[in-house]
Amino acid sequence: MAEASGPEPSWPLLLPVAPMAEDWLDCPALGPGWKRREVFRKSGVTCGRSDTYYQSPTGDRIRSKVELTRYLGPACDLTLFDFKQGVLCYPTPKTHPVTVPSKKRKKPSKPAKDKKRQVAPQKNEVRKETPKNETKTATAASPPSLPAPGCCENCGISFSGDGTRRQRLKTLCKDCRAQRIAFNREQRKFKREGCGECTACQVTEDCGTCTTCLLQLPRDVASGLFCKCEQRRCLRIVERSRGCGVCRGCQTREDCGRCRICLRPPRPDLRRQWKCVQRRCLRSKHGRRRGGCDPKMTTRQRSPRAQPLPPPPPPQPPESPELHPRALSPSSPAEFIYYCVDEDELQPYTNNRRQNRKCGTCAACLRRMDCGHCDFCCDKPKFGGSNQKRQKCRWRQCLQFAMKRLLPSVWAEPEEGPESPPPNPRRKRPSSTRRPRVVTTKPPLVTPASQEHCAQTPMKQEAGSSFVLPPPGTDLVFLREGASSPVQVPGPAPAATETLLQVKQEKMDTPEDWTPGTAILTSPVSLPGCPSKAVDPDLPPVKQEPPDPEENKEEEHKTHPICYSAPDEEAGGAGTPVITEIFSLGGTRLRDTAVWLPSLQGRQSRKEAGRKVWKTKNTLAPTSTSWKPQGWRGTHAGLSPPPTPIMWVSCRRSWCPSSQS
DNA sequence: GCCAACGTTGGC
DNA sequence: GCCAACGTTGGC
Repeated sequence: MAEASGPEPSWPLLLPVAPMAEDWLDCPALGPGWKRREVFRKSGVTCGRSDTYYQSPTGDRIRSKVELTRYLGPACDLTLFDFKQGVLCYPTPKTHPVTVPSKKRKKPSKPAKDKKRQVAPQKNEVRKETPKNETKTATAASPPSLPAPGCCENCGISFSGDGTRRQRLKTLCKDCRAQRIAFNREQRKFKREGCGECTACQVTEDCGTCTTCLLQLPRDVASGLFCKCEQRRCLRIVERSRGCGVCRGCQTREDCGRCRICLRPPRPDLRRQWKCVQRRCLRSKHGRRRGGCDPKMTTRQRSPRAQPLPPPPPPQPPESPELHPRALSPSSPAEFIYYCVDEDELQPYTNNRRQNRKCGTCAACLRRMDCGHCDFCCDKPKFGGSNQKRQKCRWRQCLQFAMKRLLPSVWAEPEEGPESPPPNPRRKRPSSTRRPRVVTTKPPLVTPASQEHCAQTPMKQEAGSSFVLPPPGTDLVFLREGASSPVQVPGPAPAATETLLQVKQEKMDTPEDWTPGTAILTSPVSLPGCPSKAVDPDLPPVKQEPPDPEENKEEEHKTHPICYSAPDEEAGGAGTPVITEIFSLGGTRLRDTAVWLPSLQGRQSRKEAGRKVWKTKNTLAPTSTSWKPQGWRGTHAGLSPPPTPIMWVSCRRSWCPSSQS
């Protein structure tokens, strides 16, 4: 029998004579950390009866409802709490579960619509008095078992779910879910700000001896906790990555074979491997330790090698394989500029919140039909999907916006009026104003205009001899393809230059698989001051419809160059600006790049981080493996799922001569 | 840190 | 009121 917590103090003296017959089980109905166990009497006239005991998160033990009431205080209404079963009973639909004083329970906001949809059925079928035998089966006197269908994994009560289409990884009733969310939210706050009450939060000065202090990590990095003095990290932060080890989930040794995770096909290509639902920790926490931070963070902090800090410009570039350009870049000689964008730089686009992803003019925006093949389309109900991702068709996601995000310095030229994003993202540019599609297949040309532009707008700075800093005001890293390091940039500027945007489909780790080709991103995403190229008549016809991802995998490696374009119907003829060649560079590239970018490191709030994720994910990275290209290996550390049509943008252009001197 | 999931909201 | 999909967040 596994005891959930440490030595038993005086408590055993109060126990019935009969030995404990059951393990401690979580009792989420009372809140995180509460445990319950049921003991069957094995002798005497009451043999067969059971006694129920509870243990509070602090280890206090309660053996009766009266004790529990006393323990929780008068503010806590236990009338709905079934002490014997350890569940909340809802004789009427409007009642609320017991409130544990130490836990603030917030109801997640629900849209009115959802309430309308969900509350009604609950009134009839949910929160009714839980049948005792059913509850007993679910909560006690049985080995760890699956919750019955429609039963909350935590409290075991039956409920109707929160929607017919929703598939949640964890089957929780409304209250348990709210409780869980509130708990997680609270934990975030503790990590971010601390509780302000614990002894650690009262400490006002760094200890000077912990790893964080010794390494003098900047204080504005990451979540705030990350580089906070270990002695000042809120003690109310609980670990949860490894599980508590004692709950039913943690003690389950084998996959259930029945849950959603077990039933779905294995996804070894995914970096994130999902755990059987039945094996997940029900408490999501275990022993609190001094410092109280996430163990993963601790690990990183204690390992200088794993420091997340942006490395200073090294005299000798590190040879980290993950950051090594040879592992990331194509082999053909070219130069690539990787941009990462701060949110501020996108202000004109982000002001308009839900409309800020549409330029209204690019081929993608002009496309009216979903492709029906991409992962997002497949997710749509109209294509038979489950509406879980709820994202716009890959082929309809604004190209201009992606470019804007990736090439802010290029877009920021106010005098480039016609090429600037329209003030109203929804406004569609008349087709007559569109520039003709310009396509090329040849290496870039040197043009005075482009060089002039570069001279006017220095695009890079060199720090030392090998490190290139982003231009002022941008998060920009210059990489030279084939260089030995992402931060190693050759001195003399290459002769060839072009304001040529390449949207490349990456074959991670396999430079030989790259399809070095050409891509012209024409108006409206052409670079100011840099000429477009002439159309190459030899260019193969542009594909008009995204092929089936799977079918496309082979073909896209046979054909070259790869030319993606909106379908005829959408492209509006020759005038539609089109990205004619797309290489999908994994979002990893952006993340890896971010490692080199001090301005992207650490100082982002979660919200900002979320936006960055959006950049990498929603615009640049897939959320599905359905677009896994040939050559994708997925073993590269930090790899995101395989690419989709628009994954990354690199810009081939010359080094600014003015910055070379 | 990352991603899947989904709450929410703007547009129709 | 419905739908598309944006933006957030829970879970790993």
